Amino acid sequence: MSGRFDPDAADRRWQARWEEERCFEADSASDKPKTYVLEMFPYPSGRIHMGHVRNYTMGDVIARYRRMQGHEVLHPMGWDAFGMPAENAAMERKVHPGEWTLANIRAMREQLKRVGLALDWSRELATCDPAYYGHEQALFIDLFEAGLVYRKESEVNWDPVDMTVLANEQVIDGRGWRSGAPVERRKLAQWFLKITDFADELLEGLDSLDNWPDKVRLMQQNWIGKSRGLQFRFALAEPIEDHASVEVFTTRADTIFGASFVAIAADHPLARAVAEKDAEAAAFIEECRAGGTSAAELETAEKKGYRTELEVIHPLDPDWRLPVYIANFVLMDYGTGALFGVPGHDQRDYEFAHKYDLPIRRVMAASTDVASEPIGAEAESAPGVAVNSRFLDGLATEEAAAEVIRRAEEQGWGRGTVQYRLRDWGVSRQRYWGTPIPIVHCPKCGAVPVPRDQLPVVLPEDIDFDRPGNPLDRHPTWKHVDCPTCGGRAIRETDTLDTFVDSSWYFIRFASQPEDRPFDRSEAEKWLPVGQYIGGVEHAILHLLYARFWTRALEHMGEIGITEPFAGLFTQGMVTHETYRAGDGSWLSPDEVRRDGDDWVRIEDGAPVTPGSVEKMSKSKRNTVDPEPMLDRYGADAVRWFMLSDSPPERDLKWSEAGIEGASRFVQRVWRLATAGKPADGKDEMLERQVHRTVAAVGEAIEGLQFNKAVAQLYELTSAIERAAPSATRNEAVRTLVLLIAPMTPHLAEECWALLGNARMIADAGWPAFNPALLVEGQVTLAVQVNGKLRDTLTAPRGLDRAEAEALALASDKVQRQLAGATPRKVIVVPDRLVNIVT
RNA sequence: GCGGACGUGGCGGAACCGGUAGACGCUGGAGACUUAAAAUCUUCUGCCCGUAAAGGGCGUGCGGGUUCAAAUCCCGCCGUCCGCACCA
Repeated sequence: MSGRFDPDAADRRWQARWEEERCFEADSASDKPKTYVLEMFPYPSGRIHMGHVRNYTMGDVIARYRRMQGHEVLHPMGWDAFGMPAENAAMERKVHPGEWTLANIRAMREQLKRVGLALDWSRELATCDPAYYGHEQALFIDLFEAGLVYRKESEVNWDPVDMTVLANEQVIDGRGWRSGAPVERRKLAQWFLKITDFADELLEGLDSLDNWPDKVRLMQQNWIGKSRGLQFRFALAEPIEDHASVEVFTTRADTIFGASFVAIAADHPLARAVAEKDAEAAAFIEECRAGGTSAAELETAEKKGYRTELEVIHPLDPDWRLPVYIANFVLMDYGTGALFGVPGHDQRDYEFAHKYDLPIRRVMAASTDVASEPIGAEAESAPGVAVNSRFLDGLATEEAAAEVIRRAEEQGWGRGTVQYRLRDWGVSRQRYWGTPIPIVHCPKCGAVPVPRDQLPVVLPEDIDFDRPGNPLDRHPTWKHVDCPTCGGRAIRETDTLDTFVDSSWYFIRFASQPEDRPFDRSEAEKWLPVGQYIGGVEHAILHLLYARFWTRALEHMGEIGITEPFAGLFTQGMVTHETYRAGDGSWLSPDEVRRDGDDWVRIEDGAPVTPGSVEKMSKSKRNTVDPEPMLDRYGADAVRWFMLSDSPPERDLKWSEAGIEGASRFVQRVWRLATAGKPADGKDEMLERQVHRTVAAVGEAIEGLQFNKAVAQLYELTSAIERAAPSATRNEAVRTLVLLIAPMTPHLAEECWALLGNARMIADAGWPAFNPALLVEGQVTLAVQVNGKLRDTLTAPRGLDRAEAEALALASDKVQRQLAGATPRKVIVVPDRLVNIVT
């Protein structure tokens, strides 16, 4: 056997063999140490993209590496199969969302298999399968019965032309994506999960997640947003109807004497009460409803307020009155939906005060000496000492806040509280392609869960997408049912669950999938928590927080014995590619352009092309690279190798033709080494050391998910073997190299392994060991600096003491020339590394 | 607007905990092999001064600072990217 490595034949041969031998089916009864490696499961959009290939290759390297270390590995794959794109396809192409989704799954499964992933396909699942979502409905009922589910009104984006709810993604510049009509916010009764009950736990749990990136923990911490402060009621100077006061929350009780106004949310009950008698207020509130619900949109909107005729009394001064505004920047969802504004020390309040001509007082300063300085062009939010604040004067920010809270509690007008930015999780979606919420609304009995023996509540197949809106809601029969409790006529809930619910427990179902219940506790606990979870950083907050919540909720209900689902987390970067634009601004695919001198032109007609920036692969920018033709052309191993090379995995990876060519060359180089071996004797000590160093370094790199470093090490070893003269060591080195590349380029490794005379598959081989004694070199290179600048490097035996190193450095011609007779003032020696001579 | 990250040659990146900046790969140059091409191999490749060598200077987004020594630590800018609760 010789010549070129034939990836096509090798890919097929070994993929078939792994499948036949059920190599990667996880055995929960095994007594080996267990490892659960999981990548975020894909949405079946139609075809796999390079991002998937990168993600799954990384997980695969870990899975195969752990296997070689003797672990029993669970590495499953499934489909996050509910979601909007299937409904859009249904509308555009008149195809049933289910059919579309299942066809996509079939296509993507075949594509994924060609990557040669060590996956346990026997556990494959799709969330759109009633066999999955039926269990999800059972879990939802468990949560319901445990009091963790409730119903309340909440705002949605409403398209007044299509008469439908829009996702934030479907609101473009404040307009509906199809109708183009300005979007409004509208209230709807929806189901919520009490994630806020777990706010503290979820926050504290972050401390235990040592194998998560710090940035993700920090983002989650900020998202939960725990803050301590003062909650109190401002009494209304003249009460109206049932309102005698407004409750506010502040984290800056120390600035209470700097208050200039009180602002309430547009949908605050008091605002509504005002609007009943005040047509202008009603109009303002109406105006505030324009636009979408997304935070980015709300917070970048122009700050506007409406001054009501109400006034409140300052809690610490009965003669002090503050005006009450209805303001569009106050969120009903955070705190109490009302706040007091301190323009001197909060930038948003400052701008508001400027606009509405409200007083801007200084109640805090760097020191009491500057108490009379006016506030300048910006609010001063940094802590300092209280000034112009009566009994608080001179107290530091924190003490002043504590003092106000103390008095409030003593005098009974307020109390110290903890607030969270985190809001409860709204899970209702007014859409078809999702898990039906297993609830029946009965006019007599209220909201009644569907009895468990009637699960799953299956989506009806006969639906139409001719009109916008939820087909479940307008289905002629599906929603009309008898109440499970009283048997009277009732209405089935027609909202479906947020798809984040589907992905909040799939990792448990992978670990254990009995037919009659969501999972078997002891079976699941054999594998959980997931040892290494890998996915995009875009999931850093929502998905990961929801999955953590769900797991804790199950733990609270006594259904599982773990609190954190993912012990290790890694967030990988995106795959990017160049972009190009034609003269008319339309995007061109990189295949459609070529270089012409210093310019770019369209191949078809030579028209000039403007190269754009390197961006995330996306259909709209036409810069995607379809993995399948690459697998055809270069084989799975070259594609995998390229995905792991160059860029650190947490950063973006730029796809390039040159890069994949380079990867392909490496595959052939290893093949040549494996095929060219001849029996030889003799020891090559240098090479032996390098082999041991590489084994150590590659193992360490893989464990640290630094695949690019492992790749660089393997390149170096390959070059060293190529250069080395024939010897027994060299032959052994080739064997070791093949083992080391096995997790990354498994087909090549299997092929070489067989060629080297091994009967068993490399998939079942052990990871090579290294001798720590061989990692340390006897000689070191000493850097010699004069005044911090490198002047010479010297080879010296390891372990020289300071005096010897100094003497050696001073003996250098180059050093003497730099010193030019001057006497060193000081000499710094870092053993076995560096000598710095300071004059 | 709020929160989080990132910034090193022509390009992707490496550099342990403050100690030789540029490993490894790509691209490009020169050469070998070949009738030729591909493939492969050898070799050079941060910038500037120097014909070359020797040697020297500059250099990790920008401006300061700490230190014998800074890509790394501190302060202040600039730029890019990600998330923001109904995209998945």
